[in-house]
Amino acid sequence: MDKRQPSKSDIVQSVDVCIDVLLNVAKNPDIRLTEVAQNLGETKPRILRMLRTLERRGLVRKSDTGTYRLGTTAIILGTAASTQVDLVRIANPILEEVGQKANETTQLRIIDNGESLCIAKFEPMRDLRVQAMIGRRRPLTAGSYKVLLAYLHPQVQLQMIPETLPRLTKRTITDRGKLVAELDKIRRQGFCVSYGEVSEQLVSVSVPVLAFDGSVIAAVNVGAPAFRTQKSDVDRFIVLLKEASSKISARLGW
Amino acid sequence: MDKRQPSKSDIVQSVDVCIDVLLNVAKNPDIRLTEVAQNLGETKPRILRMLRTLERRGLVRKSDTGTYRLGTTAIILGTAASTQVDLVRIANPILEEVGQKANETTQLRIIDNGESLCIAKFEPMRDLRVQAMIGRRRPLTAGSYKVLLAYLHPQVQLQMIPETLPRLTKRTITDRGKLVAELDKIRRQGFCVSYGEVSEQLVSVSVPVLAFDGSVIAAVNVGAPAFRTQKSDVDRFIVLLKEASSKISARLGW
DNA sequence: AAGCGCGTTACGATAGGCGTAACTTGAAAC
DNA sequence: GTTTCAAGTTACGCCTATCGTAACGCGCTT
Repeated sequence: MDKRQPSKSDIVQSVDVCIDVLLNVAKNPDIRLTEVAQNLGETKPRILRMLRTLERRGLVRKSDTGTYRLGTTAIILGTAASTQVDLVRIANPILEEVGQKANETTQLRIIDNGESLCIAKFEPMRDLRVQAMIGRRRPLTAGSYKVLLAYLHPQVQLQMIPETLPRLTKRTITDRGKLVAELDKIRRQGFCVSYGEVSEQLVSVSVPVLAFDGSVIAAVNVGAPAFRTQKSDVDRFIVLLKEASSKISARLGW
Repeated sequence: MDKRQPSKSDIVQSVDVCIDVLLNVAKNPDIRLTEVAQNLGETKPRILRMLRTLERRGLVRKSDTGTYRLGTTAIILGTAASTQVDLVRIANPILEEVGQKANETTQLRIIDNGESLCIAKFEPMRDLRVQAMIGRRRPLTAGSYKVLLAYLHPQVQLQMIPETLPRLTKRTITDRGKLVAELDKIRRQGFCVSYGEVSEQLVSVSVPVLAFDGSVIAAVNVGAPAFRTQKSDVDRFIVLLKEASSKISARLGW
Protein backbone atom coordinates (compact mmCIF):
# COMPACT_ATOMS: atom_id res chain seq x y z
CA MET A 1 0.00 0.00 0.00
CA ASP A 2 1.78 3.05 -1.24
CA LYS A 3 1.28 6.23 0.71
CA ARG A 4 0.07 8.33 -2.23
CA GLN A 5 1.32 11.85 -1.84
CA PRO A 6 2.91 12.56 1.50
CA SER A 7 2.58 16.27 0.74
CA LYS A 8 -0.99 17.13 1.63
CA SER A 9 -3.52 14.60 2.68
CA ASP A 10 -7.03 15.39 3.81
CA ILE A 11 -8.52 15.70 0.39
CA VAL A 12 -11.55 13.79 -0.73
CA GLN A 13 -10.45 11.52 -3.50
CA SER A 14 -13.81 10.99 -5.12
CA VAL A 15 -14.27 14.74 -5.32
CA ASP A 16 -10.82 15.03 -6.80
CA VAL A 17 -11.61 12.47 -9.46
CA CYS A 18 -14.93 14.13 -10.20
CA ILE A 19 -13.07 17.36 -10.90
CA ASP A 20 -10.87 15.44 -13.30
CA VAL A 21 -13.99 14.13 -14.99
CA LEU A 22 -15.43 17.61 -15.25
CA LEU A 23 -12.28 19.08 -16.75
CA ASN A 24 -12.03 16.16 -19.10
CA VAL A 25 -15.51 16.77 -20.41
CA ALA A 26 -14.71 20.47 -20.67
CA LYS A 27 -11.69 19.72 -22.84
CA ASN A 28 -13.34 17.06 -24.94
CA PRO A 29 -16.92 17.90 -25.78
CA ASP A 30 -19.02 14.89 -26.72
CA ILE A 31 -16.70 12.51 -24.99
CA ARG A 32 -17.85 9.01 -24.11
CA LEU A 33 -17.78 7.20 -20.82
CA THR A 34 -15.09 4.77 -21.91
CA GLU A 35 -12.85 7.51 -23.14
CA VAL A 36 -13.06 9.46 -19.90
CA ALA A 37 -12.27 6.34 -17.95
CA GLN A 38 -9.27 5.66 -20.15
CA ASN A 39 -7.98 9.21 -19.96
CA LEU A 40 -8.07 9.16 -16.20
CA GLY A 41 -7.00 5.59 -15.75
CA GLU A 42 -10.12 4.76 -13.78
CA THR A 43 -12.70 2.02 -14.08
CA LYS A 44 -15.86 2.51 -16.05
CA PRO A 45 -18.29 1.89 -13.22
CA ARG A 46 -16.60 4.55 -11.14
CA ILE A 47 -16.71 7.14 -13.88
CA LEU A 48 -20.27 6.17 -14.71
CA ARG A 49 -21.33 6.88 -11.14
CA MET A 50 -19.55 10.22 -11.23
CA LEU A 51 -21.06 11.27 -14.53
CA ARG A 52 -24.49 10.27 -13.33
CA THR A 53 -24.09 12.37 -10.23
CA LEU A 54 -22.83 15.32 -12.21
CA GLU A 55 -25.65 14.91 -14.68
CA ARG A 56 -28.32 14.93 -12.00
CA ARG A 57 -27.05 18.32 -10.94
CA GLY A 58 -26.85 19.74 -14.44
CA LEU A 59 -23.09 20.02 -14.50
CA VAL A 60 -22.86 17.70 -17.46
CA ARG A 61 -25.43 16.63 -19.97
CA LYS A 62 -25.71 13.29 -21.66
CA SER A 63 -26.82 13.41 -25.26
CA ASP A 64 -29.14 10.78 -26.62
CA THR A 65 -26.20 9.23 -28.39
CA GLY A 66 -24.50 8.71 -25.07
CA THR A 67 -21.88 11.43 -25.25
CA TYR A 68 -21.28 13.93 -22.51
CA ARG A 69 -20.97 17.71 -22.53
CA LEU A 70 -20.92 20.35 -19.88
CA GLY A 71 -24.36 21.50 -18.75
CA THR A 72 -26.17 24.62 -17.72
CA THR A 73 -25.08 24.50 -14.10
CA ALA A 74 -21.52 24.86 -15.32
CA ILE A 75 -22.49 28.04 -17.12
CA ILE A 76 -24.06 29.40 -13.97
CA LEU A 77 -20.99 28.56 -11.92
CA GLY A 78 -18.75 30.21 -14.47
CA THR A 79 -20.71 33.43 -14.65
CA ALA A 80 -20.81 33.64 -10.89
CA ALA A 81 -17.08 33.03 -10.81
CA SER A 82 -16.27 35.85 -13.20
CA THR A 83 -17.97 38.29 -10.88
CA GLN A 84 -16.26 36.82 -7.83
CA VAL A 85 -12.69 36.69 -9.02
CA ASP A 86 -11.58 40.27 -8.49
CA LEU A 87 -8.82 40.19 -11.04
CA VAL A 88 -11.10 39.07 -13.84
CA ARG A 89 -13.97 41.34 -12.90
CA ILE A 90 -11.71 44.37 -12.85
CA ALA A 91 -9.65 43.46 -15.87
CA ASN A 92 -12.51 42.70 -18.24
CA PRO A 93 -13.64 46.23 -19.08
CA ILE A 94 -10.03 47.38 -19.23
CA LEU A 95 -9.12 44.58 -21.61
CA GLU A 96 -12.01 45.64 -23.78
CA GLU A 97 -10.91 49.25 -23.79
CA VAL A 98 -7.36 48.38 -24.81
CA GLY A 99 -8.67 45.92 -27.35
CA GLN A 100 -10.91 48.54 -28.93
CA LYS A 101 -8.14 51.09 -29.13
CA ALA A 102 -5.57 48.66 -30.47
CA ASN A 103 -8.20 46.94 -32.59
CA GLU A 104 -6.50 43.67 -31.78
CA THR A 105 -7.05 40.76 -29.40
CA THR A 106 -6.14 41.27 -25.74
CA GLN A 107 -5.68 38.75 -22.95
CA LEU A 108 -5.16 38.51 -19.22
CA ARG A 109 -2.82 35.74 -18.20
CA ILE A 110 -1.66 34.37 -14.87
CA ILE A 111 0.84 31.79 -13.77
CA ASP A 112 -0.89 28.55 -12.99
CA ASN A 113 0.82 25.29 -12.38
CA GLY A 114 4.01 26.29 -14.13
CA GLU A 115 2.24 27.52 -17.23
CA SER A 116 0.60 30.72 -18.34
CA LEU A 117 -3.17 30.54 -18.27
CA CYS A 118 -5.64 32.82 -20.05
CA ILE A 119 -8.39 33.86 -17.66
CA ALA A 120 -9.94 36.76 -19.57
CA LYS A 121 -9.86 38.10 -23.09
CA PHE A 122 -11.29 40.49 -25.61
CA GLU A 123 -11.47 40.03 -29.36
CA PRO A 124 -12.27 42.95 -31.66
CA MET A 125 -14.88 42.74 -34.40
CA ARG A 126 -12.55 42.11 -37.23
CA ASP A 127 -12.36 39.45 -39.88
CA LEU A 128 -8.76 38.52 -39.24
CA ARG A 129 -7.67 38.54 -35.64
CA VAL A 130 -5.73 36.50 -33.15
CA GLN A 131 -7.88 33.85 -31.56
CA ALA A 132 -7.81 33.79 -27.75
CA MET A 133 -9.47 31.27 -25.50
CA ILE A 134 -10.15 31.34 -21.83
CA GLY A 135 -8.51 28.34 -20.24
CA ARG A 136 -5.81 27.93 -22.85
CA ARG A 137 -2.37 27.25 -21.47
CA ARG A 138 0.99 28.18 -22.91
CA PRO A 139 4.54 27.61 -21.74
CA LEU A 140 5.96 30.39 -19.60
CA THR A 141 9.20 30.33 -21.49
CA ALA A 142 8.03 31.26 -24.96
CA GLY A 143 6.49 34.41 -26.35
CA SER A 144 5.80 37.58 -24.47
CA TYR A 145 4.27 35.68 -21.56
CA LYS A 146 7.85 35.53 -20.35
CA VAL A 147 7.04 38.70 -18.42
CA LEU A 148 5.31 36.47 -15.91
CA LEU A 149 8.65 34.84 -15.21
CA ALA A 150 10.75 37.95 -15.29
CA TYR A 151 9.66 39.33 -11.96
CA LEU A 152 9.96 36.18 -9.91
CA HIS A 153 12.78 35.60 -7.46
CA PRO A 154 15.74 34.24 -9.43
CA GLN A 155 15.63 30.90 -7.67
CA VAL A 156 11.90 30.40 -8.18
CA GLN A 157 12.45 31.52 -11.74
CA LEU A 158 15.04 28.86 -12.44
CA GLN A 159 12.84 26.31 -10.80
CA MET A 160 10.06 27.13 -13.23
CA ILE A 161 12.26 26.90 -16.30
CA PRO A 162 12.38 23.29 -17.46
CA GLU A 163 15.62 21.61 -18.49
CA THR A 164 14.74 21.67 -22.13
CA LEU A 165 12.70 24.54 -23.46
CA PRO A 166 9.87 23.58 -25.80
CA ARG A 167 10.47 24.86 -29.31
CA LEU A 168 7.31 26.24 -30.86
CA THR A 169 8.82 28.06 -33.82
CA LYS A 170 12.31 28.64 -35.10
CA ARG A 171 12.44 31.88 -33.15
CA THR A 172 11.66 30.32 -29.78
CA ILE A 173 14.49 30.70 -27.29
CA THR A 174 15.73 27.27 -26.33
CA ASP A 175 18.88 28.13 -24.41
CA ARG A 176 18.44 28.60 -20.68
CA GLY A 177 21.24 31.13 -20.44
CA LYS A 178 19.82 33.23 -23.22
CA LEU A 179 16.39 33.07 -21.63
CA VAL A 180 17.66 34.31 -18.27
CA ALA A 181 19.42 37.18 -19.99
CA GLU A 182 16.23 38.01 -21.84
CA LEU A 183 14.26 37.95 -18.59
CA ASP A 184 16.70 40.40 -17.13
CA LYS A 185 16.21 42.73 -20.04
CA ILE A 186 12.43 42.44 -19.70
CA ARG A 187 12.58 43.36 -16.04
CA ARG A 188 14.60 46.42 -16.83
CA GLN A 189 12.39 47.69 -19.61
CA GLY A 190 9.06 46.66 -18.08
CA PHE A 191 7.52 44.87 -21.03
CA CYS A 192 8.15 42.11 -23.52
CA VAL A 193 7.64 41.98 -27.25
CA SER A 194 7.77 38.66 -29.03
CA TYR A 195 8.01 38.28 -32.77
CA GLY A 196 6.86 34.88 -33.88
CA GLU A 197 8.11 32.96 -30.87
CA VAL A 198 4.85 31.14 -30.26
CA SER A 199 3.30 31.20 -33.69
CA GLU A 200 4.93 32.32 -36.89
CA GLN A 201 3.54 35.56 -38.20
CA LEU A 202 2.30 36.67 -34.79
CA VAL A 203 3.44 39.61 -32.72
CA SER A 204 2.69 39.54 -29.04
CA VAL A 205 3.23 42.31 -26.49
CA SER A 206 2.86 41.80 -22.75
CA VAL A 207 3.16 44.02 -19.71
CA PRO A 208 3.13 42.71 -16.14
CA VAL A 209 0.47 43.61 -13.61
CA LEU A 210 2.37 44.10 -10.38
CA ALA A 211 1.32 44.13 -6.75
CA PHE A 212 2.46 46.82 -4.33
CA ASP A 213 5.49 44.72 -3.39
CA GLY A 214 6.59 44.24 -6.97
CA SER A 215 5.40 40.68 -7.27
CA VAL A 216 3.63 39.62 -10.47
CA ILE A 217 -0.11 39.20 -10.36
CA ALA A 218 -0.76 38.68 -14.02
CA ALA A 219 0.14 39.90 -17.49
CA VAL A 220 -1.90 41.92 -19.97
CA ASN A 221 -1.28 41.17 -23.58
CA VAL A 222 -1.98 42.30 -27.13
CA GLY A 223 -1.64 39.79 -29.93
CA ALA A 224 -1.65 40.79 -33.59
CA PRO A 225 -0.76 39.46 -37.04
CA ALA A 226 2.79 40.53 -37.89
CA PHE A 227 2.02 41.76 -41.39
CA ARG A 228 -0.11 44.63 -40.21
CA THR A 229 1.91 45.55 -37.15
CA GLN A 230 4.54 48.25 -37.49
CA LYS A 231 7.09 49.25 -34.92
CA SER A 232 4.91 52.27 -34.19
CA ASP A 233 1.93 49.99 -33.45
CA VAL A 234 3.97 47.97 -31.02
CA ASP A 235 4.97 51.15 -29.24
CA ARG A 236 1.34 52.16 -29.03
CA PHE A 237 0.40 48.77 -27.62
CA ILE A 238 3.05 49.09 -24.96
CA VAL A 239 1.71 52.43 -23.84
CA LEU A 240 -1.87 51.14 -23.80
CA LEU A 241 -0.91 48.05 -21.86
CA LYS A 242 1.11 50.00 -19.31
CA GLU A 243 -1.85 52.24 -18.65
CA ALA A 244 -4.10 49.22 -18.38
CA SER A 245 -1.71 47.48 -16.05
CA SER A 246 -1.51 50.33 -13.58
CA LYS A 247 -5.25 50.83 -13.76
CA ILE A 248 -5.78 47.20 -12.81
CA SER A 249 -3.21 47.41 -10.03
CA ALA A 250 -4.89 50.50 -8.69
CA ARG A 251 -8.35 48.99 -8.81
CA LEU A 252 -7.10 45.94 -6.99
CA GLY A 253 -6.30 48.24 -4.11
CA TRP A 254 -2.76 49.48 -4.58
CA MET B 1 -30.76 2.45 8.77
CA ASP B 2 -33.12 4.31 6.49
CA LYS B 3 -32.87 3.42 2.85
CA ARG B 4 -32.31 6.99 1.62
CA GLN B 5 -34.07 7.43 -1.70
CA PRO B 6 -35.31 4.26 -3.23
CA SER B 7 -35.78 6.18 -6.48
CA LYS B 8 -32.34 6.42 -8.01
CA SER B 9 -29.31 5.22 -6.20
CA ASP B 10 -25.92 4.91 -7.77
CA ILE B 11 -24.88 8.45 -7.18
CA VAL B 12 -21.72 9.36 -5.34
CA GLN B 13 -22.76 11.20 -2.23
CA SER B 14 -19.53 13.01 -1.56
CA VAL B 15 -19.60 14.35 -5.10
CA ASP B 16 -23.19 15.37 -4.59
CA VAL B 17 -22.32 17.27 -1.44
CA CYS B 18 -19.34 18.89 -3.11
CA ILE B 19 -21.67 20.26 -5.77
CA ASP B 20 -23.82 21.67 -3.01
CA VAL B 21 -20.74 23.31 -1.57
CA LEU B 22 -19.79 24.77 -4.92
CA LEU B 23 -23.24 26.19 -5.55
CA ASN B 24 -23.33 27.54 -2.05
CA VAL B 25 -20.10 29.42 -2.57
CA ALA B 26 -21.41 30.64 -5.92
CA LYS B 27 -24.49 32.06 -4.25
CA ASN B 28 -22.71 33.51 -1.25
CA PRO B 29 -19.38 35.01 -2.15
CA ASP B 30 -16.98 35.34 0.77
CA ILE B 31 -18.77 32.70 2.74
CA ARG B 32 -17.09 30.99 5.69
CA LEU B 33 -16.60 27.33 6.38
CA THR B 34 -19.02 27.30 9.29
CA GLU B 35 -21.72 28.98 7.31
CA VAL B 36 -21.48 26.51 4.43
CA ALA B 37 -21.65 23.64 6.89
CA GLN B 38 -24.74 25.14 8.50
CA ASN B 39 -26.46 25.83 5.20
CA LEU B 40 -26.00 22.26 4.11
CA GLY B 41 -26.56 20.64 7.46
CA GLU B 42 -23.18 18.94 7.33
CA THR B 43 -20.30 18.76 9.75
CA LYS B 44 -17.44 21.20 9.56
CA PRO B 45 -14.68 18.64 9.06
CA ARG B 46 -16.51 17.23 6.09
CA ILE B 47 -17.00 20.59 4.44
CA LEU B 48 -13.43 21.55 5.25
CA ARG B 49 -12.15 18.53 3.39
CA MET B 50 -14.35 19.34 0.43
CA LEU B 51 -13.32 22.97 0.29
CA ARG B 52 -9.68 22.01 0.53
CA THR B 53 -10.07 19.61 -2.35
CA LEU B 54 -11.90 22.19 -4.42
CA GLU B 55 -9.29 24.78 -3.57
CA ARG B 56 -6.41 22.59 -4.68
CA ARG B 57 -8.02 22.40 -8.08
CA GLY B 58 -8.73 26.10 -8.33
CA LEU B 59 -12.50 25.75 -8.20
CA VAL B 60 -12.68 27.86 -5.09
CA ARG B 61 -10.24 30.27 -3.57
CA LYS B 62 -9.67 30.94 0.08
CA SER B 63 -8.94 34.54 0.95
CA ASP B 64 -6.42 35.37 3.63
CA THR B 65 -9.30 36.19 5.92
CA GLY B 66 -10.58 32.66 5.57
CA THR B 67 -13.54 33.30 3.31
CA TYR B 68 -14.23 31.35 0.16
CA ARG B 69 -15.04 32.42 -3.38
CA LEU B 70 -15.19 30.66 -6.67
CA GLY B 71 -11.84 30.37 -8.43
CA THR B 72 -10.37 30.53 -11.88
CA THR B 73 -11.07 26.92 -12.75
CA ALA B 74 -14.78 27.72 -12.38
CA ILE B 75 -14.38 30.47 -14.96
CA ILE B 76 -12.72 28.07 -17.34
CA LEU B 77 -15.44 25.49 -16.88
CA GLY B 78 -18.12 28.09 -17.45
CA THR B 79 -16.61 29.45 -20.63
CA ALA B 80 -16.19 25.96 -21.97
CA ALA B 81 -19.78 25.21 -21.05
CA SER B 82 -21.17 28.19 -22.93
CA THR B 83 -19.59 26.91 -26.10
CA GLN B 84 -20.79 23.38 -25.46
CA VAL B 85 -24.42 24.00 -24.66
CA ASP B 86 -25.91 24.38 -28.11
CA LEU B 87 -28.88 26.41 -27.01
CA VAL B 88 -26.74 29.04 -25.32
CA ARG B 89 -24.12 29.17 -28.03
CA ILE B 90 -26.72 29.70 -30.72
CA ALA B 91 -28.93 32.05 -28.76
CA ASN B 92 -26.22 34.44 -27.61
CA PRO B 93 -25.63 36.39 -30.82
CA ILE B 94 -29.36 36.39 -31.52
CA LEU B 95 -30.13 37.74 -28.07
CA GLU B 96 -27.60 40.47 -28.70
CA GLU B 97 -29.16 41.35 -32.01
CA VAL B 98 -32.65 41.64 -30.56
CA GLY B 99 -31.28 43.53 -27.58
CA GLN B 100 -29.54 46.04 -29.81
CA LYS B 101 -32.62 46.60 -31.93
CA ALA B 102 -34.98 46.87 -28.96
CA ASN B 103 -32.35 48.72 -26.96
CA GLU B 104 -33.53 46.81 -23.93
CA THR B 105 -32.40 43.79 -21.92
CA THR B 106 -33.02 40.34 -23.41
CA GLN B 107 -32.91 36.91 -21.80
CA LEU B 108 -33.04 33.25 -22.64
CA ARG B 109 -34.90 31.18 -20.09
CA ILE B 110 -35.55 27.48 -19.68
CA ILE B 111 -37.58 25.37 -17.30
CA ASP B 112 -35.36 23.93 -14.62
CA ASN B 113 -36.61 22.18 -11.55
CA GLY B 114 -40.05 23.75 -11.68
CA GLU B 115 -38.74 27.26 -12.08
CA SER B 116 -37.64 29.44 -14.94
CA LEU B 117 -33.88 29.81 -15.14
CA CYS B 118 -31.90 32.47 -17.01
CA ILE B 119 -29.11 30.83 -18.98
CA ALA B 120 -28.12 33.67 -21.32
CA LYS B 121 -28.70 37.39 -21.53
CA PHE B 122 -27.83 40.65 -23.20
CA GLU B 123 -27.95 44.10 -21.65
CA PRO B 124 -27.74 47.21 -23.83
CA MET B 125 -25.36 50.09 -23.07
CA ARG B 126 -27.85 52.31 -21.41
CA ASP B 127 -27.95 54.03 -18.08
CA LEU B 128 -31.31 52.70 -17.04
CA ARG B 129 -32.05 49.16 -18.01
CA VAL B 130 -33.48 45.96 -16.63
CA GLN B 131 -30.88 43.96 -14.79
CA ALA B 132 -30.61 40.33 -15.85
CA MET B 133 -28.44 37.68 -14.28
CA ILE B 134 -27.44 34.29 -15.52
CA GLY B 135 -28.51 31.71 -12.99
CA ARG B 136 -31.37 33.73 -11.55
CA ARG B 137 -34.55 31.78 -10.99
CA ARG B 138 -38.12 33.00 -11.13
CA PRO B 139 -41.44 31.27 -10.61
CA LEU B 140 -42.99 29.86 -13.75
CA THR B 141 -46.36 31.23 -12.81
CA ALA B 142 -45.64 34.95 -12.80
CA GLY B 143 -44.64 37.36 -15.51
CA SER B 144 -44.21 36.57 -19.15
CA TYR B 145 -42.18 33.45 -18.35
CA LYS B 146 -45.59 31.82 -18.24
CA VAL B 147 -45.02 30.99 -21.90
CA LEU B 148 -42.78 28.18 -20.70
CA LEU B 149 -45.82 26.62 -19.04
CA ALA B 150 -48.30 27.33 -21.77
CA TYR B 151 -47.09 24.68 -24.17
CA LEU B 152 -46.79 21.79 -21.77
CA HIS B 153 -49.26 18.95 -21.67
CA PRO B 154 -52.18 20.05 -19.50
CA GLN B 155 -51.47 17.45 -16.85
CA VAL B 156 -47.78 18.26 -16.60
CA GLN B 157 -48.81 21.87 -16.54
CA LEU B 158 -51.10 21.47 -13.58
CA GLN B 159 -48.44 19.46 -11.84
CA MET B 160 -46.04 22.37 -12.15
CA ILE B 161 -48.46 24.93 -10.81
CA PRO B 162 -48.21 24.99 -7.03
CA GLU B 163 -51.28 25.09 -4.80
CA THR B 164 -50.74 28.68 -3.85
CA LEU B 165 -49.23 31.00 -6.41
CA PRO B 166 -46.52 33.31 -5.08
CA ARG B 167 -47.59 36.93 -5.18
CA LEU B 168 -44.78 39.19 -6.32
CA THR B 169 -46.79 42.32 -7.02
CA LYS B 170 -50.43 43.26 -6.84
CA ARG B 171 -50.80 42.33 -10.49
CA THR B 172 -49.54 38.79 -10.11
CA ILE B 173 -52.13 36.18 -10.95
CA THR B 174 -52.84 34.12 -7.85
CA ASP B 175 -55.86 32.15 -8.93
CA ARG B 176 -55.16 28.78 -10.53
CA GLY B 177 -58.23 28.93 -12.74
CA LYS B 178 -57.36 32.35 -14.04
CA LEU B 179 -53.82 31.22 -14.71
CA VAL B 180 -54.92 28.23 -16.75
CA ALA B 181 -57.21 30.45 -18.79
CA GLU B 182 -54.33 32.86 -19.34
CA LEU B 183 -52.08 30.01 -20.46
CA ASP B 184 -54.67 29.01 -22.98
CA LYS B 185 -54.75 32.51 -24.37
CA ILE B 186 -50.95 32.59 -24.56
CA ARG B 187 -50.84 29.36 -26.51
CA ARG B 188 -53.34 30.71 -28.97
CA GLN B 189 -51.58 34.01 -29.57
CA GLY B 190 -48.03 32.68 -29.38
CA PHE B 191 -46.54 35.18 -26.95
CA CYS B 192 -47.04 36.66 -23.51
CA VAL B 193 -46.86 40.25 -22.31
CA SER B 194 -46.72 40.97 -18.63
CA TYR B 195 -47.26 44.39 -17.12
CA GLY B 196 -45.78 44.60 -13.66
CA GLU B 197 -46.47 41.03 -12.63
CA VAL B 198 -42.97 40.33 -11.40
CA SER B 199 -41.76 43.81 -10.58
CA GLU B 200 -43.83 46.98 -10.53
CA GLN B 201 -42.99 49.33 -13.36
CA LEU B 202 -41.61 46.57 -15.54
CA VAL B 203 -42.91 45.29 -18.83
CA SER B 204 -41.82 41.87 -19.95
CA VAL B 205 -42.48 40.17 -23.28
CA SER B 206 -41.70 36.52 -23.95
CA VAL B 207 -41.99 34.23 -26.94
CA PRO B 208 -41.47 30.47 -26.77
CA VAL B 209 -38.72 28.65 -28.62
CA LEU B 210 -40.35 25.49 -29.88
CA ALA B 211 -38.97 22.20 -31.09
CA PHE B 212 -40.19 20.51 -34.25
CA ASP B 213 -42.81 18.62 -32.26
CA GLY B 214 -44.20 21.76 -30.65
CA SER B 215 -42.60 21.18 -27.27
CA VAL B 216 -41.04 24.12 -25.48
CA ILE B 217 -37.27 24.37 -25.46
CA ALA B 218 -36.92 27.80 -23.94
CA ALA B 219 -38.29 31.33 -23.98
CA VAL B 220 -36.76 34.50 -25.35
CA ASN B 221 -37.63 37.65 -23.50
CA VAL B 222 -37.39 41.42 -23.59
CA GLY B 223 -37.66 43.33 -20.32
CA ALA B 224 -38.13 47.10 -20.18
CA PRO B 225 -39.16 49.88 -17.81
CA ALA B 226 -42.87 50.55 -18.22
CA PHE B 227 -42.60 54.34 -18.42
CA ARG B 228 -40.75 54.31 -21.72
CA THR B 229 -42.57 51.40 -23.31
CA GLN B 230 -45.55 52.17 -25.52
CA LYS B 231 -47.94 49.67 -27.00
CA SER B 232 -46.12 50.12 -30.30
CA ASP B 233 -42.84 49.16 -28.64
CA VAL B 234 -44.37 46.01 -27.24
CA ASP B 235 -45.59 45.10 -30.70
CA ARG B 236 -42.10 45.66 -32.07
CA PHE B 237 -40.62 43.46 -29.35
CA ILE B 238 -43.04 40.66 -30.20
CA VAL B 239 -42.02 40.74 -33.85
CA LEU B 240 -38.33 40.79 -32.97
CA LEU B 241 -38.70 37.94 -30.52
CA LYS B 242 -40.71 35.82 -32.94
CA GLU B 243 -38.00 36.22 -35.53
CA ALA B 244 -35.37 35.37 -32.95
CA SER B 245 -37.29 32.35 -31.77
CA SER B 246 -37.62 30.80 -35.20
CA LYS B 247 -34.02 31.59 -35.98
CA ILE B 248 -32.93 29.72 -32.85
CA SER B 249 -35.24 26.81 -33.65
CA ALA B 250 -33.84 26.63 -37.14
CA ARG B 251 -30.23 26.77 -36.00
CA LEU B 252 -30.92 23.99 -33.54
CA GLY B 253 -31.68 21.82 -36.51
CA TRP B 254 -35.39 22.13 -37.23
C1' DA C 1 -8.97 35.34 32.72
C1' DA C 2 -12.70 33.34 31.40
C1' DG C 3 -15.79 32.41 27.70
C1' DC C 4 -17.02 31.89 23.07
C1' DG C 5 -16.77 30.42 18.33
C1' DC C 6 -13.96 29.60 14.63
C1' DG C 7 -10.80 26.62 12.07
C1' DT C 8 -8.27 22.71 12.60
C1' DT C 9 -6.35 17.95 13.88
C1' DA C 10 -6.62 13.02 15.37
C1' DC C 11 -8.52 8.71 15.21
C1' DG C 12 -11.30 4.74 15.42
C1' DA C 13 -15.78 2.87 13.36
C1' DT C 14 -18.49 2.16 9.57
C1' DA C 15 -20.97 2.33 5.45
C1' DG C 16 -19.97 4.49 1.13
C1' DG C 17 -18.12 3.45 -2.80
C1' DC C 18 -14.89 0.59 -5.03
C1' DG C 19 -13.58 -3.10 -8.62
C1' DT C 20 -14.64 -7.70 -10.44
C1' DA C 21 -17.35 -10.12 -13.02
C1' DA C 22 -21.32 -10.93 -15.48
C1' DC C 23 -25.16 -9.33 -18.38
C1' DT C 24 -27.37 -6.49 -22.21
C1' DT C 25 -27.38 -4.20 -26.21
C1' DG C 26 -26.20 -2.74 -30.53
C1' DA C 27 -23.26 -2.41 -34.27
C1' DA C 28 -19.70 -4.24 -37.17
C1' DA C 29 -17.65 -8.22 -39.47
C1' DC C 30 -17.87 -12.00 -42.36
C1' DG D 1 -27.78 -14.67 -40.41
C1' DT D 2 -24.56 -15.70 -37.13
C1' DT D 3 -20.60 -14.34 -34.75
C1' DT D 4 -17.75 -11.14 -32.57
C1' DC D 5 -16.58 -7.28 -30.20
C1' DA D 6 -16.95 -3.29 -27.47
C1' DA D 7 -19.69 -0.05 -24.98
C1' DG D 8 -22.73 0.73 -21.35
C1' DT D 9 -24.76 -1.06 -17.52
C1' DT D 10 -25.97 -3.90 -13.24
C1' DA D 11 -24.96 -6.66 -9.05
C1' DC D 12 -22.59 -7.52 -5.03
C1' DG D 13 -19.25 -8.51 -1.42
C1' DC D 14 -15.00 -6.54 0.40
C1' DC D 15 -12.32 -2.92 2.01
C1' DT D 16 -10.67 1.41 2.63
C1' DA D 17 -11.72 6.04 2.02
C1' DT D 18 -14.29 9.04 4.47
C1' DC D 19 -17.06 10.21 8.15
C1' DG D 20 -18.24 12.31 12.87
C1' DT D 21 -16.78 12.81 17.64
C1' DA D 22 -14.02 14.85 20.52
C1' DA D 23 -10.37 17.61 21.62
C1' DC D 24 -7.07 21.34 20.66
C1' DG D 25 -5.25 26.09 19.52
C1' DC D 26 -6.27 30.57 18.69
C1' DG D 27 -8.12 35.09 18.45
C1' DC D 28 -11.67 38.07 19.89
C1' DT D 29 -14.98 39.72 23.12
C1' DT D 30 -16.73 40.30 27.67
